Amino acid sequence: MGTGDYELLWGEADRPARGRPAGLSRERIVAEAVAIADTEGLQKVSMKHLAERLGSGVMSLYRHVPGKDELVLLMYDSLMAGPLPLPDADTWRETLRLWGFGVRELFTTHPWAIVVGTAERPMGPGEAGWVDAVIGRLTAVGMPPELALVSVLTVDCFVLGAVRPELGGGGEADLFQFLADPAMRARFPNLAPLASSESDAAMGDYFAFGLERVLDGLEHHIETSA
Amino acid sequence: MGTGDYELLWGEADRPARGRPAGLSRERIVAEAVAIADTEGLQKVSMKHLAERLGSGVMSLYRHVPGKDELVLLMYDSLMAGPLPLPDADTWRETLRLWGFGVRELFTTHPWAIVVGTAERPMGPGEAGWVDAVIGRLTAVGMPPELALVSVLTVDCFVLGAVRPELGGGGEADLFQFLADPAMRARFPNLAPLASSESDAAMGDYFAFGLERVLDGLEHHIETSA
DNA sequence: CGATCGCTGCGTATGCGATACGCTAATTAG
DNA sequence: CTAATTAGCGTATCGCATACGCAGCGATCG
Repeated sequence: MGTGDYELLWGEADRPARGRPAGLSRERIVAEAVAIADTEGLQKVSMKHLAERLGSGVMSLYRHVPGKDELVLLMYDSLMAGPLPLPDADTWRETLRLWGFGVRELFTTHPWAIVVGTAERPMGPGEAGWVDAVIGRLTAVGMPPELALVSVLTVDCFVLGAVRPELGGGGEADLFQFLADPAMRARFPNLAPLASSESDAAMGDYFAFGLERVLDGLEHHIETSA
Repeated sequence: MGTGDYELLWGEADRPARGRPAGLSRERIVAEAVAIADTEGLQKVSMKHLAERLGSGVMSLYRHVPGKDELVLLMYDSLMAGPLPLPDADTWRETLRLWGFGVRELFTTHPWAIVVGTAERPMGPGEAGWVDAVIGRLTAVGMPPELALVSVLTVDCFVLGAVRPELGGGGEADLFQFLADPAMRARFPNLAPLASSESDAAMGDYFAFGLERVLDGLEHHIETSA
């Protein structure tokens, strides 16, 4: 997944006037690929499996997408082609909070997108639309555009980094399960006391905690620099 | 890369007293794989290419690592088997700041690790050692353990999310290059003014800015809850 | 109204990557 | 020296992405 052209993301496909009409479409292919990734994982998205789901031949897909790498980019951007997951709010802080939770929900629903989003990739129109819209909301409630951009980026960075560990199901408990071994508790003395169940309970709302800290930081910056 | 056993990460390999001595070793294999990933990208790490680099047969590798997925996990954890990239500091804030910059440098040097780190995976001994050490430093300067853990996680989340966009080389400029098209500036009116060169200069220190906001947020939390 | 063109659907072939199996080689314990 | 034990690795298999070329279908043109 290099930093190639991938102008396909931005290309407008105007329907050709001649020739046999298409049974497949880029939209159908991408939608089905997303469905597979959601239910079976990104690794199960193969051109073969995808073609079977669509009732078509494998090579037919290549009439509509250049290759698998590009397909994955299209899948990712298609997530952001939908409506903005952000209710109206009266303050920049509430806007960013809702944005953070909205983005978290998106990535929780589509865990495969975390890996894609973290890889080096070009920006597609869907994502650009969302960023544009969020910045519009923030400036509408009085935030300067430059600050709005870095604020959105900061929140996004936190959310993207924070969502992944939540997916294990059991919060941090699973990650630290090696601490069940006494030898390991001796080897990592600072981690050992944190493996208790009450610490685990504190972890429960870790996402909300971290997000509020980020928002606190932005608020502090606004107050001091004003 | 499921959430399998992968106990190989924690297994102690004691040298067998009998049999033919090993020419290869897990360490050499993992180190060479990291070298390939650093210079040619993670996608170029194939068992075949790796074996050629090591001057061995492909199947020989399987005597030392169970499979490629596990190899990637070992590669990732090997990054954290080295010395902690964290100088001593007198305050929790300076400790976390240095930690943030240290982690950023690590992922900048090994970009492939961002994708691995963001995927669902078990924690290895190297990573556990680092987290343990950082928490030790933070508690040493007076931070409560529970808060230290969530603080480290918050900083890590931000760093992991923030490093990726920096790797394009030209900061945000590359990501937003579609704004060169006037039609796109019209389509994304809130993004358009941010594509100017001066906004881009402001982006230059985005990482430092965002990190300070996160630290501000933690500081605010500590002051208000004390 | 039929020939032709432009496009889509897709079977086949190719090549690469991961890896199971089993043979061979190198040591050392007895 | 012989048996036990472990490393190195050639070969075969299987899944997957994808290049190539042919065949079918509608619309346009003579």
